[in-house]
This record gives sequence, C-alpha cells and structure tokens, in this order.
Amino acid sequence: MEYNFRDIEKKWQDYWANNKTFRAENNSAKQKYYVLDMFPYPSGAGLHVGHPLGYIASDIVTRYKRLLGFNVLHPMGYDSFGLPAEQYAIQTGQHPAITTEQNIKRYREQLDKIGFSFDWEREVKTSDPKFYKWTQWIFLKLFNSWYNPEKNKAEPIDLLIEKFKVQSSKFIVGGAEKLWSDLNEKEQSDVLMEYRLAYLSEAWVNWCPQLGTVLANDEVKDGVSERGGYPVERKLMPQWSLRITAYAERLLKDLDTIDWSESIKEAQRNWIGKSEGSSLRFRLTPNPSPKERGTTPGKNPGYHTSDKTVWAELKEFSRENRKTSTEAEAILWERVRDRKLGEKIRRQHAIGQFIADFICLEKKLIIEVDGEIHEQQKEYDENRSGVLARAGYRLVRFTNEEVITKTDWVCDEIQKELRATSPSPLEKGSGDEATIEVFTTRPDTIFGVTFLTLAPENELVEKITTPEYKKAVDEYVAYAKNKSERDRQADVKKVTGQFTGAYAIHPFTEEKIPIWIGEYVLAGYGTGAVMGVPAHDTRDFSFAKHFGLPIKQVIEPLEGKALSFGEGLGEAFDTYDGKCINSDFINGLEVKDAIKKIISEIEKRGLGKGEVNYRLRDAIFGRQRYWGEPIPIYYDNGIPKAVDEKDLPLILPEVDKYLPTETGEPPLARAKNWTYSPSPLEKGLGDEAFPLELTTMPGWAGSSWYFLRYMDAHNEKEFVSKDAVNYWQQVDLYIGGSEHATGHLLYFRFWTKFLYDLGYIPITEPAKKLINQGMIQGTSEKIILLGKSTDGKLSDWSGGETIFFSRQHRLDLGKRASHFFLSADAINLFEDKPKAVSFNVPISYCSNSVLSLEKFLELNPEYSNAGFICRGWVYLDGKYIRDEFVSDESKEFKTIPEIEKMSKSKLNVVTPDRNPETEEEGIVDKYGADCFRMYEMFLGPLEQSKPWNTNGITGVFGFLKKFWKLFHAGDSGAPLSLGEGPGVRPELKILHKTIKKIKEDIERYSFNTCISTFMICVNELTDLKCSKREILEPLVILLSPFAPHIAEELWEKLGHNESVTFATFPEYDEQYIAEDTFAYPVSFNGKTRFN
RNA sequence: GCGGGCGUGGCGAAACUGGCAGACGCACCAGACUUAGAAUCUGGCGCUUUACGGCAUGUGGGUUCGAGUCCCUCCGCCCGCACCA
Repeated sequence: MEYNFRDIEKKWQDYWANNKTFRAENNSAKQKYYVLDMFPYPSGAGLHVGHPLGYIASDIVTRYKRLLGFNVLHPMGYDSFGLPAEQYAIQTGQHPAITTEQNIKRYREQLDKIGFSFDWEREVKTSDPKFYKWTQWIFLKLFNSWYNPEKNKAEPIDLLIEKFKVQSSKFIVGGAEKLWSDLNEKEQSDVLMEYRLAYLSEAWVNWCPQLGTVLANDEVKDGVSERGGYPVERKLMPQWSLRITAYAERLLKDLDTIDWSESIKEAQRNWIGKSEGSSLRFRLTPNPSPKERGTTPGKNPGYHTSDKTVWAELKEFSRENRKTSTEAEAILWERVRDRKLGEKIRRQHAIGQFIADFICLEKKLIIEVDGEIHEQQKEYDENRSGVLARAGYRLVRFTNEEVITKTDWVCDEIQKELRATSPSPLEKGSGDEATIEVFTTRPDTIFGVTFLTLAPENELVEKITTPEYKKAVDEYVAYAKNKSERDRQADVKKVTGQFTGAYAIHPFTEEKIPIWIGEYVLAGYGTGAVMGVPAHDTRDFSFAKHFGLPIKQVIEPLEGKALSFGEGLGEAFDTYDGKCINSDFINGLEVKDAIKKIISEIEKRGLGKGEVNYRLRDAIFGRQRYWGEPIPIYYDNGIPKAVDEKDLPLILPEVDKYLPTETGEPPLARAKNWTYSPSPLEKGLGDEAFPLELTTMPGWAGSSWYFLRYMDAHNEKEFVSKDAVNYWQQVDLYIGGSEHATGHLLYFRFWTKFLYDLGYIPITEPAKKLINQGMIQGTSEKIILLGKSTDGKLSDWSGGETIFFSRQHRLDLGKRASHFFLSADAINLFEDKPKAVSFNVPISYCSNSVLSLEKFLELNPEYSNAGFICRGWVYLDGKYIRDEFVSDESKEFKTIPEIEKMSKSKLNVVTPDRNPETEEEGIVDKYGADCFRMYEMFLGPLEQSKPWNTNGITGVFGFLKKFWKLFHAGDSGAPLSLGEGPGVRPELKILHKTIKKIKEDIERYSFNTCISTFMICVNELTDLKCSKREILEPLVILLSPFAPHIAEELWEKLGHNESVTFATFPEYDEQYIAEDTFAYPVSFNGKTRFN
C-alpha cells in the first residue's frame, strides 16, 4: 500500500480542526508547560518557508511535552495592527481591517496545511477591540504610575501626590514657589508629567516624512527607516513616551536570571549601555575680552539660568534644600517672599552650576545665608563668587545669627542692594561659560589629562572661543554641522579638530589645559565634552598624536612593561590592569581602588560626583498613523486626562482617508466627533465634548503583553485573571527571530516588570528560555544598473546625473535575472528628476525599493537606448567584473546570485504551498507537510541561518516512504497485522537506543540529529525485516511530534481510536542498549587501536 | 574599534561532558531491474598509496597517554553595537 500523503494529511487536519485535540486547560492538576511563538504580523505576502522554522520547532517541543503528560499551552494569534495594511489602505482606499482579515485568512490556511498543534480557541488579534481594550488599559496604568526610586518600583501616581502633600513639597511655577495644593490644575498636570511612566513631552524624535510618522530608535537603521528604507530626520515635537529608562537597571540586572541566547542578552546590555564613572567640572581661565565673545545677553532674564547639563541634578538638590531649610533661611524667606521687599525673590535657585540660597533675577542679586564657614567650603565659595561675579551677579552674605537676631537690619540691607541697580560691567546672560563639565568612566586617569574636547555642537563653544580663533572655530563648526550622519559614521577614522584658544584649569594640579573641539565628541551623550587622556584612551591618543598634544602616562601596566609614547610609536594603554603613577595622592593604587578614591575626592571638593550613565532612551510611544490602538487620552483645556477605564475600549474611528490632514495632523483628525464626554450623567447634559488624542500606539504595544492574554483569552473583566497567570506563570519556551533583540524583546520585559510592580502578575520576566531560530535566506539574482547620460558620457559615481537602461540589456538580463533593483535614491531621482544624486552607497542600501525594469521603461521610454554600469559582481565574457561600464554590444553575461533575507520586497520569497502570485507548486504540495517539517529540521541546527534549497528533500521523503513500508510489509489491510511476538534482541536494541537519543536530542533542541536518528533506525529495522508491533508501535509515538500526520494514520491503523497526541512517550531500558560484545580500545603512542 | 559567534569532504552537516573524525542526507561513480526514463534496490565515495600504511578538522604553538573539542598567536567569515568618553 502506497504512502499517499495527500489523503492522509487532509484527513488528519480535518480531524484536528473538529476535535479540539490541542486544547490547553487552565488550572489543570497537571504540570504546565507554555510554548510561545513570536507574535506574527500577517502580511499580504503570506508565510514563506523561513517563517515556519520556529513554529515547527516549537510544535515538536509542544507535542513531545504532551506525550510526557504535561498540560501544554501552545497558542497562536496575530499582531494585526501595522504599517503595511495602512499603506495598502492609502493606495486603495480599502479599510485596513479588511486587508488584515484577508491576510489573516491566508496565513491561517497556510498554518493549517503544515499541521501545527495550536490551541486556536485562544487566538488573539491586537486590532480586535476586545484585545486592545486591555492594551489601552495598561497604557492608562502607565499614565497613572510613577517610578519610586526609593522602593525601586512603579506605584500609583496618587502615592506621589500624597507624598507631595505630606512633605509640603514646593514647586516653582512662574517664578513663585507654591505648595501642591496651591497649584492650579494645569500646573499640577505639568508637574506630574515629569513623573508619569507614560508621559507627554517635547522631544527630539526620528521623523520620517515619507511615512508621515515618528519612529522609535530601534525602528531606524543606518539613518533610514527599517520599514521602507526612507530617510529619517530629527524633529522636535510633542510626544507620548514611555519611561523605560526608569527600568534600565532592572532590565540589565535581570538578564542574568534568564536563559536567553548570549547574543540577545549582549545586544540588550549594549542597548541599555550602562557606564559607571564620574562627572567632573573644569574651571575656565578668565577670558580677558568678554566684549569679543559674541554672546547674546539674555533677551529677558528668565528663570532658566541653570547649566542644562546639570539641571536634573540641581533640581533634585534644590528641592531637597527647600525641604530641609535652616531656621535662618525659613525666617528670611517669610520676610522676602511674595515681593515683600518690592522685588521678586526666589530661593534655592540654580545659577550655572551653583545653587543660590536666595536670588533676585531682575536685579542680579544673590543673597547667601551661611552657617559656620568650613575651610574647605571657603575655597569652593570663593570660586563660586568669582564665577557668579563674572556672570554679572552681585552677592551679599549674612550669617545665620544675623538673620535670626537682626532680621530687620538684614532686610534693610537687602533692600539697599536691590535699589543699587548697577549691574556688573561683565554682565552676561548666565554663568554657563564658567565651567566645563565632562563625564568619564576613568576618573583615575585625571592626572593624565592634557586637553579637553568639546563637541562642535556644544553651546559653550561659541562662548569660550577667543577672538583670534573665532574664524577657524566657526569654519570648523560649519564643516562638522554640514556633514550628514552617514558621512560622519563613514569616516570615523579621520581625525579632525580645532583649538578654541581657551584654557581650563586642572582641578587638582591647577595646570592650564587647552580646550579643543572635535568631531569625535558626540553632543548627545554625557555632557558633550570629554577630558582628553591620550595615554589611556585610543581616541584621545590619535587626537593628541594628530595635533601634537602632550601625552602623559599615569597608569602603569601590572606586568611592568614599559610604555612608549614617543614619536610615531606606541598606542593608548586603555585596560584596567594597572596601577597609578605620576598621580599625586593616588599613586601606587590599582585602577579599581584609584577610581573609588578619586570619586570620593571629587565629591568632597564639590567638583562633580559618581554617576551612572545609560545609553537607553525613553521609548517614543505615539505614531502619527491610523492603523493602531487609539491612545485613551483627552484634552481638557490643553490638559491631558485619562479616559475613564469603564469607557474602554476607545474604538478606532472611521475616517474618509488614511492620510494626514492638509494641516499635517495625524489621520485621526479626520474622524468625525473624535471627542470624549467623561461622565455625562454627573455633568448634566453630557454635551461637554473634549478632543481626543490624535496619535495611535506603535506596533509593539500589543505584542508587549500578548503572552498574558493567551492565558485567559476571553476574559472580559480583566486583562488576565489572577488564577490563570498564577497557573501558567512564565513562558517556558519562546522561539523567535533575533531581529527583535532591542525592540520587542525589551518592551516585553519592561511591561512585565511594570505589571509585576503594580501587583497584577507574579512574574518579573516574561520568558524563562528564549531560542532564536536562524533565518532561512533567499537567493536573489540581482544586478544594480547605473547608466550613462543620453550624450553618451558616463555619469560620475559620486554626483551622477541620470541612470538609464537599454532595452537590449533588459532582454538579455531578463533571461537570467528575475528582477532588477534600483537604489532608493535612484527611484527618487526618477520621480522628481533632480540633477544630482549620490550613488555612492553600499550595495546593501540598494535593495530597499524595487521597480521592475519593464515598468520603469514603460514610465520612462526616453531611457530605452542607454548603456549601463554593473554594480555588484557580474560574469561577463568569461570574466567577473564589478563597477564597470558595459557597452551596448556586450551580450554574454549573467548575474551572481546573492544570499539574503527572504522578503517580498526582494522578490526572492519561496512559499511552502502554492504561491498565488507565481502559481508555483510548493514543497507541501509535492512532498507533504510531514516531509516539509522534517526537512526544515534536517537542514541544520535550529539557531543557524541557511539559504533555502531543496537539494536534500528526497532523502527525507525517502525516509517517510520507508517508514510507511515497514508497517505494510506484505499486506495492505487495516488494522495492520503486525507480528505480535516479543522483539528479538537486536531489534530491541535499535528501539531503545532510538528512544534514548530522541529524548535527549529534543531536550537540547537538536532536531536535525533527531531526524538522522530516525533514518538510522528505519534503515536498520528494514535490514532486519522487522515487523513486530512491540518494536514499531513505540516508534509511531516517537515520530509523532515531527511527522504528526503519518503518525496519526499509522496509530489508527494499529487499532487505536484516540489521537496519538494522548499516547505516552515510551521509556527506554538501559539493559537493551548495553553492547553485547565490546571492542576494547587500546591506546599506545597516542593512537587508539583495537584488539 | 568593542562585544558575541563561527571555521570539519564536492555540498548541508554529525561528533553533547577531551576517547575509533566525517554519523545522517544530498551530489557523484559502479551495478541490478527496465525499450527508455522515473521509482526502487545493492555497493563505493576526505586526501594519498597497487598494497601495508601515511596524512587530514583555517594557521602556528602549548597542555594531555590522548585535542575538531581546552589554552595562547595569527588568518578568514558572519552577526550586533559603534568616535558612548
């Protein structure tokens, strides 16, 4: 009887669909196991052969665990909000929900053909209001929470308000200091926005004009959008963000508790980018010619007088000071506040790097109230007075005693000073230029500092530059600013910089240190300024070498190797294994100890403090798009307020077009009545309609918590019940691609921790084990064609004018290459026909957009007679060429196939079933789902990426036929009449070693070797002509996770009337595995021999 | 530059904890059955040698009775981050 996979597979797929075979039970008495697949986005292209790789692996584990008696949850659903459906809607006008449903249907059809054992009763879709109701609910929880640094967890924002009230916290609003209860609603809202975990703020965002939306950092790759490859620019706009930075430390630390691949963990550590070090301030030497400095004296005094680089710190500090004010300060404050002396006086106000006890900004007068003056304090205060004086402030001082005992006299003195309105001749807007603050992870090398470097964008540059250097500095800054991000990344090696003419003073040695500007310092990280320690930092070293700056060694390697920094020699010694030399009071200390000591000294002297910097940024949460979850926020007089929980879900409204409005507002602005009326009953008529938020949530919102919803998919009262989450706990095994390392997989952990903090779930990490399946790559026949202009001249690579293709070459190429790729730049060129465009882009940038040559020529017939240049390797006239001009006469050439990611845009997609576009038969049609499943596993280790080819498929297909034949030796009836006697010893040995090997290999996710084991087993049993039920029946169970259809069929033929899913995994018996005879290996002279 | 991973036949790969290198499959070669092809079956298949044997896991060294596996050097490839101070 022939192995007819078509009928068998159809039969069992129908059976599974109708019998709920794979249903998981909540609260079962059995031990649980939760297997999760990465939430798929149902795209219009459907599944390609790469997608099921992970699903097959997880299905094998799922079916295996069931055989071991576990209650297994293996759900599937769709991340169904997303950009492609919206883009399709923009083109066609069809509602994205309809497109999405069609895509899901195709997706489901394909999944069903491969025989997965998903529990479809728990299917979820993020675009389903029943699901996004709870996404919105979690957003509201984030909005109504803050991160309490003392408890190191999130808690309701009410507790913060309570804290404000209890501690009589004061807030400076419009220059006045107020208690919480004195703030008006808008002011309270503004204060809370600084704390909420979901907050609205003006932020620099990645704006993509083509997509008309903002993108998160992880959605931008190499300066272009990850989806579509459009250019991205920086733009300042109000944005909803999630305060993921509050969780930076926990996200980092807990990586040690989870069994994820080292590469993913490392990527996350990198992304979080923790670095420990110290801030450090350098005084400037007085600049003798303030008039020349081209400063812009304050248009109005304003109260933002602090140095922005330390503002966050100072704010904390002054807040703290206000709370713990001395008796004298309290007395004086009562006498001067509320303009009692005729002028507005503020207290604990930040000026530059310092905090003034009291200040009148309008009159530039600082009032200090001191206790006993410590020696150490004295120096610091003198320094400060100097700085403030240069910034145009006058200072009066009173002692605590004077204030308490002679309050009236003190007030008179202050009033006198206020009337004397002559500002200092050195008047400046602020004290910003007084110091330069740097961040360093190596404060131990402080004595090796020989220069400071500022980022060209640093605001200080303009202020400190001396007249002699102004021209050179301006030129350099202009040069640096005109460079695009990409260019700047491209020539990282090039050393550029410019001296400013200014000097700083070394805080410990009092030496004069030149201040430079250099491209290698980034404005966006730390303070935008670094201390140059050329002997012990590679970049500082090359900078110093290039500009002939001194190099001073302060760390000696532990091995005592001599370092040489002489002319043209040496390199920076930047490791931590060394001890300090030439370093005053830290001489002889090892680096680790020196860092501790120097930080405490820096703090003692008020020069800075020990700090931790994270590279992680808050996650931008709003998208100017239609097809996403509406953000449940409305605006009452401009104050953002939460939509009431009972009014969720806030349903996505209908719009006439899926485009931004003419005024550039997001598509939701087109919706009619996109307003909200809170509690209409209480407010009477209910006609008070407030405008709703217009942006929607990003794609990763739903996928950040979907694993919880699967546990309790139909709960209408809660996002997940306590019972369900207590039972299912963490995901035991999560299989997905590594491309989500710094996106989804980080947000997924973040939301889990947040929900844990609020007590909704008992777990702090979503997935115990994570495996990244490798990518199945496609093969693209691709050739990049750039051309010459119509006058026959070759276009210049870096500033070419136009690109052309000849019709002849289209014909020649068309036979061999299936598609033609133009670079994204090229397509833009054709659309608007500008004169110059850069083609100096790597080949990998060239595949973002696709245009078939045929279509292109149809649109641009004038290009049909041009020549072209081959970009990428091309075989032509017997040799390989690249970047060469090819004349019209050349005919013999072929493209070199390139292995790359399978994607619709690259037109290299292979589908497992019949491809509706090319009508090509898929592997499932030709060989069956079982064969497809086993072949994908047989290709190699799960985590490895490999190009798709079907070379080995016949081997797997042959195995299945052979397996089938084993059960049908000599007859063709059902149930099978297999021999009932006990198996003989060689057969038993084969069986038991197979059981053992399969069990071990599944448990270490080594599925490729499982398939080999099955092949060996079948080959051996075929040789023995084995047909005993005792041997063959357990094999059916063993094979069922891998090839479930054939296993079900044979199981039924063996006389069982229940699915093989409910069978029990056989146990192996060591006694059969032991070798009957031994060949003793004997080793002599290092060689193994046998007797 | 930093971090992670990898390097084994013509190809995909196996060898998990140091113990017979190349399992299993593809491709290829020879044979059987066939008018022929397909399918199926049998045998062969790292290099070298008529053979016994010798040499082989990117390179060079080390540890060990014994190294594809552990340690060091260099070379090459892939992935991630990238003047992050």
